[in-house]
Amino acid sequence: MKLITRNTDYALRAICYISIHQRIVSVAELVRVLGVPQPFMRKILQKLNQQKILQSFKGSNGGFKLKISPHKISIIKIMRIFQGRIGINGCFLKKDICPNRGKCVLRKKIQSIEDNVIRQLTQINIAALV
Amino acid sequence: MKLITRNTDYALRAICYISIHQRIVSVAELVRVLGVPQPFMRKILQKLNQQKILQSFKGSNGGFKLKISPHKISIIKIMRIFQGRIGINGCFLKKDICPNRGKCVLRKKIQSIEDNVIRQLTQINIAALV
DNA sequence: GGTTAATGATACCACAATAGTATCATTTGT
DNA sequence: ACAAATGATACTATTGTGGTATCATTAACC
Repeated sequence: MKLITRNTDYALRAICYISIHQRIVSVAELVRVLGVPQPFMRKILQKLNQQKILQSFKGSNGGFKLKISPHKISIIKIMRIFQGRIGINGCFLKKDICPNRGKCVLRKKIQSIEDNVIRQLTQINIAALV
Repeated sequence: MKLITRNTDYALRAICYISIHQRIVSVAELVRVLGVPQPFMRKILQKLNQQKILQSFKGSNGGFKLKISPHKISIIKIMRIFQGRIGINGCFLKKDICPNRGKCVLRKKIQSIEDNVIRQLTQINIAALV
């Protein structure tokens, strides 16, 4: 089990690199620096462009630069882009078995852990990492 | 993304039920009460038997009962049985790219969150749930 | 002692998420 | 015009999860 996937990990490191250099960075450069497969990196950056985390520039000398402040890019934001909703447990029992979610001790305990994790992942942003 | 899978969830609820009733409980009964597929439940209980969380009794009137105290059964223990090692991120970069793990800020931050989660999951045991 | 009700062991299948790859179209600097 | 870059899209491979199916073994009960 992993909370953070490769997608997210590569994305975070790419954003960090771009954030440090404060200029347009090409996929080729990121691939050289981070050592991840080129087509995969491209796909990741394209998604970050679509989600308006990065801004892309086509053509020769093209590449990507940050579109928003590194302070505004939290880890959870990137995780949600690549991993969808972050949750610990959706309560797998059928509704008629566990009719009252409010009384389920397991669910409550787990929910509080989840809240903690999300709060922490929300606090960490790119500016804090570079 | 989910931190807790169905496997683990069903296992926890089955253990809770057995813990409350303090007697030998058959798969058939658990299936009736929890409403999960019988062969799947069997597989889960067999694993808990192998891991010495439960003790099985074969033959007519057979079933499962707790083998260890509910205080000693933490959520993390069950998660590890069904989901393997619990980690947030194994650091996906190749070793030569990220030679000094000690200096990686991302890794450090994530590690501290992971430690938190594991600490909390370790504290919650079956006795606290029932 | 045979029947029946239970688990043990094991192999198999289905689906979804993750981790990529491949290809062609489009844009832009020189 | 050409080369170097991204955009869009479709495809493939691997793995983890969530099961199912089957036969063997054990033990209570009549």
